[in-house]
Amino acid sequence: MTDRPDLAAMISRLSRPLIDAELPVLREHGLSMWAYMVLLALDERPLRTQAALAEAIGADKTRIIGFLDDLQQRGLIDRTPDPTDRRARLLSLTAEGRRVRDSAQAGIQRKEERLLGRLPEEDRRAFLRSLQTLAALSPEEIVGE
Amino acid sequence: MTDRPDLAAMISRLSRPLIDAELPVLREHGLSMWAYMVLLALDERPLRTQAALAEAIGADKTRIIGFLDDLQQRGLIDRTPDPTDRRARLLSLTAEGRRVRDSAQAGIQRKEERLLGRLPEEDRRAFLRSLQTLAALSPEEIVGE
DNA sequence: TATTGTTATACTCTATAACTATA
DNA sequence: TATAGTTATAGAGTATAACAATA
Repeated sequence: MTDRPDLAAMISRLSRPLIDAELPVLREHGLSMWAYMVLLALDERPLRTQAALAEAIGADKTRIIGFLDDLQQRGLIDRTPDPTDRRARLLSLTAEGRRVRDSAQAGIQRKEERLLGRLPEEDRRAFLRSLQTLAALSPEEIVGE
Repeated sequence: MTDRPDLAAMISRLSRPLIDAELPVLREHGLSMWAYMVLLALDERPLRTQAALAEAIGADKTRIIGFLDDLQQRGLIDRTPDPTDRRARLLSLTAEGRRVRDSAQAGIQRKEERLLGRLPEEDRRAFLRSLQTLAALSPEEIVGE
């Protein structure tokens, strides 16, 4: 095995400052980290239940309720009872929600690009490609078994 | 800008399962995550104060005290008052501490290698190289300014 | 008075469990 | 009875502030 720091150590070490850098950008858009993750998830596809949304962003279903309340009140998401099963809540992004999401994400990725600029172009492409491959795995696949 | 998920999102998404996968390995060695980080930091070089150690691993100085107590009691670290300034505590790894560290790290990296096996050899090398570059930066450098 | 380590307190985040409404 | 959502409670993890020893 090649001598290197632990993968988890390096990634955790990167994670904290990256999140710290995101927060002020999100705050400018009136978003918390969880609210932003909700917008990202709903932008990919509407969901039929809040539990599915929580699962999708790795949160507990009890933890996103307050954020959903707020996002709905501000008109960034739609959240209506499913007519065919009124226990469930149909969730989707509004046009305004998509606008806020796009604006926040642009600001975030601008900062990230500055960091990526430290890498040689080829490494940078392989790095992003690898990250996308690994981050697309399920938690079980990441862990190993 | 190329269309991609946020860097922070991908990295955070990887971080959690990687840490979850580490914990059972650490537990086999009787280590918590903070205790393990202490061993890693002291393996690189002994330190003269606990505050410096806390800083090195991104912890608050008040938070590592219990772990230092335990590691010292188990003979994994030396922790003696500095003769020239008895307020400070000289910190270093014992031989047994290094043994435990090596054993735990071997187990952790074995798991990580299985994950890295999902990447093409060239990407994998560029990925690790990039990670080492970025993780070596200070938090301020990671954030941008 | 300033600094190192420690202890005590408060606060935030998260997880668990109870409750309601629908089915 | 089972499920989706909600609310309430408890616990872990963290940060802040006060304290004791040494300089």
